[in-house]
Amino acid sequence: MPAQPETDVQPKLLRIQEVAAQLGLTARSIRYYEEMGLLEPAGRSDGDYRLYDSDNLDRLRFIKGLRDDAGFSLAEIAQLLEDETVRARNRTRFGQTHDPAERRAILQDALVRIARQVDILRAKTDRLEAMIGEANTRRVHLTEHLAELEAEVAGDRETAAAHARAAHAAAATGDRRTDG
Amino acid sequence: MPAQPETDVQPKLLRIQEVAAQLGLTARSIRYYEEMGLLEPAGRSDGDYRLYDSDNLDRLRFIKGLRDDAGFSLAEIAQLLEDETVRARNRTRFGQTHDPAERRAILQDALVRIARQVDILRAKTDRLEAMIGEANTRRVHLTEHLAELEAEVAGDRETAAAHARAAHAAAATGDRRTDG
DNA sequence: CCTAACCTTTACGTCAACGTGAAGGTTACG
DNA sequence: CGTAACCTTCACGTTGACGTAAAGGTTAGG
Repeated sequence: MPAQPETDVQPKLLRIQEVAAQLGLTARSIRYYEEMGLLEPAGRSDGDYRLYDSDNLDRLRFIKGLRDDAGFSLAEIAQLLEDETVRARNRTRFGQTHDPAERRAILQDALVRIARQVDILRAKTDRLEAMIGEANTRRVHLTEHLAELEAEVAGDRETAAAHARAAHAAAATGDRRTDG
Repeated sequence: MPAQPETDVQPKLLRIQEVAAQLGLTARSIRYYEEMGLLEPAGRSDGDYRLYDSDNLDRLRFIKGLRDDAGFSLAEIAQLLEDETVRARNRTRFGQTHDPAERRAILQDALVRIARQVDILRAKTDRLEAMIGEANTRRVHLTEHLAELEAEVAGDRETAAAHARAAHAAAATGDRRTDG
């Protein structure tokens, strides 16, 4: 065996600016998230520099996603991350035990937490989808009216019906989950 | 005909507190939205009290929905409402003209605006759905692992495979849009 | 060893989205 | 004709989520 002092691979730790640049955040934000208890850097350098590992990066990506994409507040994100934290801890515990019963318990706990996350996310999407549905309903009505109108302009009953059908079909095509 | 002085039905105007109570907002918020240009009360009383009509209520519901459900900023909401405003104006214009060409133009404009609204909303849901998808992917993996584990616990190879298949099937059932 | 570029903590500044009075006018009720 | 419960317009306070500057320590390169 070569001189490897354990399973100590040390998979590359980044300093705050590198992390910020890579993820499109500011160093300030990252420190702020730490202040708010959303994450802890994997370690510190001799000179007390914050050092981040890939788990930290995952977590930050998660935070940024929730903030930018979903418009969650940091408080809400903290809730979701609590589950995420336990999930990470469970991964460690899972790797350290070989007792099937304990492993089973860990996995089941993880499942519950993920389900909770999905519920929270789904609640938001559902309401958004409802709004989209309303908009689409209006769009369909408008499209129908427009079709009738163009038919009227054309002055021909036969052509009118054809136009109406075509327009209606087009509207239905561009639409997903029209109903709410 | 009875003595009705026009089509002047005056469909009930509410004062700010009644509106606030009905919609779950505060009077302050409603005034603030007005400050920010998100709405104008339908009228004022003799004593300069703000008076709100049902259109105002619709608008406020719209605002509250975007704020609470979607987490949009007032600035973003203003964007969406600009379209909503024009839509309301167009409804009026539409009722006042009988020129088919003008009517057609109004409807087409309305369609464009609704499409824009849907695009904005869809962008948010898409990203949320992506997150849900990730979570579901994790869930499926966990469920698989759990199945293997329970099979192991059972100690029987045959039973193990059966359990794994059953669990896998269950996971796939509860899942929509697993992939991202 | 020196210097530039990074990092640290501390602390005050800022902007959105309101909350919370203050000082006074209005409406409804008895 | 009170008076309590609403309303008005200022105007300042607050909270969340950072920005920004100060005063100093650290790290990497020449």
